[in-house]
Amino acid sequence: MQKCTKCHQVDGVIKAGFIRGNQRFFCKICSQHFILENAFKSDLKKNGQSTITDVANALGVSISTVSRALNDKSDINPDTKKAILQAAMELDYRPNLLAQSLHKGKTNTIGVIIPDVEHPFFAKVLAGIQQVANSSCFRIIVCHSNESKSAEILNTETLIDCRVDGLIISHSKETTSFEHIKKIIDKGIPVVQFDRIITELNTHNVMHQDYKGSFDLVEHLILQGCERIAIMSGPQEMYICKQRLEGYKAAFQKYGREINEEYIVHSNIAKKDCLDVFDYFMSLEYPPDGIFTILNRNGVEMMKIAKERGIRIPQEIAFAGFGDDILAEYFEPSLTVFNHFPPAIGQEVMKVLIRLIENKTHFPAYNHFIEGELVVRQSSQKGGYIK
Amino acid sequence: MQKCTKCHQVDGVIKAGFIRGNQRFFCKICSQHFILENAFKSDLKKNGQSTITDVANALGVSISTVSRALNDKSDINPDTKKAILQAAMELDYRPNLLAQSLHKGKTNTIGVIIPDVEHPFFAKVLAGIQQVANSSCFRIIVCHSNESKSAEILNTETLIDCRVDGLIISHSKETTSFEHIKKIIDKGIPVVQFDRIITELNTHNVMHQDYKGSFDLVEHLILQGCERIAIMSGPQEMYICKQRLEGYKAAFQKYGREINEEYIVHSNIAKKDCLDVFDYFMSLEYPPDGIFTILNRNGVEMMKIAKERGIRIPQEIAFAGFGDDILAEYFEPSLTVFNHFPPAIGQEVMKVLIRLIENKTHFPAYNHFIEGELVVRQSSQKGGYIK
DNA sequence: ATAGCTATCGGAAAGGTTTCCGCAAAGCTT
DNA sequence: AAGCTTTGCGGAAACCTTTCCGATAGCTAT
Repeated sequence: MQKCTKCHQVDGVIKAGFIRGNQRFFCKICSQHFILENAFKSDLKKNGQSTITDVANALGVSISTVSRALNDKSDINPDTKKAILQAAMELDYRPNLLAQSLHKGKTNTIGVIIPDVEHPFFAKVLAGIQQVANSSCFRIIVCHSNESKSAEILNTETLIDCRVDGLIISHSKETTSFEHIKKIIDKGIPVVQFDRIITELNTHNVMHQDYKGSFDLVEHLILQGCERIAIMSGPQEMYICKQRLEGYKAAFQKYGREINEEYIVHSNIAKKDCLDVFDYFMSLEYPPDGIFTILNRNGVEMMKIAKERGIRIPQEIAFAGFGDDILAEYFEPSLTVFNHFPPAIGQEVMKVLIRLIENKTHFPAYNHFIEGELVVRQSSQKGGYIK
Repeated sequence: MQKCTKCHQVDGVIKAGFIRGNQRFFCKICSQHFILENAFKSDLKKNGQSTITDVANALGVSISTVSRALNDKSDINPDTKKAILQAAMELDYRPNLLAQSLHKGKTNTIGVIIPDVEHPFFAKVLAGIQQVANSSCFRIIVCHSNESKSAEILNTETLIDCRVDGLIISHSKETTSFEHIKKIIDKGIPVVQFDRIITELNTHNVMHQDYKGSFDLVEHLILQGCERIAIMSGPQEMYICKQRLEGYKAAFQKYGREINEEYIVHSNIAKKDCLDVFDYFMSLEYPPDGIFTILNRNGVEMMKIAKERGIRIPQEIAFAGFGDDILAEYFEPSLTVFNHFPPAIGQEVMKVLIRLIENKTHFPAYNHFIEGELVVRQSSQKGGYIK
């Protein structure tokens, strides 16, 4: 039988059930329960990173003293402090941000959810966000929803679990509801939306001039002499699409033109949609002589199709698109666009969020607009008047 | 005077100095020190996120039981478990990843350092990394070095502080030394390099076929009939530049051509360098009739300059560039390139890293190559032989 | 009834920090 | 020398989890 671990007798020991797979014993003599020790207990701790405790042990001081030295607190002897700093350096001590964040209840990390990094617009916004974040000592965690609503929801959960101090989001094309964002707001986490926003949420939003940009572009096409201007818009529920369509209509109105619904198409603004939309436009009794695409790349794609068919740009059809891009600039003919300055959007988003995080007193939600500018290029210059 | 907090007498109490701004007292009767209580102690905890303790309190069970329920452990009554899960749902409980990671000593997070998100190559690699990371339940933190060595070093420190489980890096143009990476390796954190690697480090690297790709492109130009092929290369110390230059030379060798150093330029591969390099080429006694740029965008930029000067492409000068891109495809003339499949690189990088993290038994370092392919387009088709 | 078990749960430690509070010794003032 | 003050440091709690171990009540088979 087994020897008791306490009184070291054998006689009184009886089996006393199993516990988590281990035989359990009971010693009737000293009336204690025990199980067989697991002998080797994984002695392979010490994962290479030294801690505040290591520094304290190295000098024979307490961890509180080390902490005070490291954090530049008072109540410490200058000599002690110097010694601690020296030891920390030698041990290559680096603070454990996990422990710090856990203790402080804040992580200095903000989450960013974007639909697609490969999209140059989002890449540039991201660069703007990064820039401001760096100079304010915030880290960012970037998640991609890949234009999927379920992925977006998963992303929000991940970021909550990471205890980010704030969230920046531009929604996927699929996203029309907003409970997942509501949940974050309810937890008291500041949220800033940009570009693809959901207006029902009472958050701060950073926007480009969708309305004005579209207006300017369409006005430009009108002044260039286009008679029938078509628009390739995006999903109907998307706020930016609505705004851009409004801008389109407003320009028509200003010049006393009638709006013909035949020339308005709602698509999924994907590359592959362009061919269908273009074919549709060409199938009309009076095909357009000007096409405005809500997305610059759609404009380039359509121009490519038009070129292949021998259509002269801008003489037969003029083109204009929203948002600038190297492709818009280098393509031949180059595309007239409204540049909405993506990096400025990123910077502003981050600045607003930081203000929100630091002034816990949530100032009233507000739409921030970044001013853009019309960039006239070859695709639209019919020789008409340039404003 | 003050009443003692213990014996409630007044007589024996004397002042006993200040401590952190508060008056301190000493009671001679019960010989204890005390200070005046601060009365209101900030009751405003509860930052909105419920914890395992909240769930436990809601049901009157212990936190260990809640933990077992949440983590699908045995040793729990199914009814209890159901109740706990229900309560957790109602309280919108989400585990605190900080606490989990701190406890487990691993974060399931990996750090990625890239020089520039706006560069389409890196954006695509990033997308590949994300994809594999998502399906393996790893989070990623992306840092941008912005082509600066000091920023890169800062990034590595940040990521160490976050206790990432592994690191993926492509170095900045400035980075030629490697102590900062060595330090990470010494801490036992797995590192995988890609694209811009430092060969002195004994890490796993994921590469494209720099040598073969260059060879193929240059061979293609030779077969098309180019007599004087120039190369715009990058910083001399960069490994990929060396490799691409080697490929260029190897093609020359295969066809018995002599290498003329005049046609080899090392630049900083920035957009603004293209004009100078092109001017230099044109200033030669016998200007090149074929230009190979190590970076596809440099090729496009040069073609743009050439077009502006009325040079016919490819008749007078043929062009080829390394790496595919929407601009290379859409520009007119479209650019012949070697496509190195950036997303595949990202996927492979992440897969290798995960293997490294999970098999702690570090298998020997190894260079992983992603196969690319030659994409022949207008910029090089002089009518010669296409392999 | 009792020896031997099982099922279920609670307590506590550990992970790395920061910070509150207390203590001792030394210094200063009458 | 007694009373008061300052300096410098250590102990311990708290942040939120997970997990090891111990405990108890009730069950089964003799």
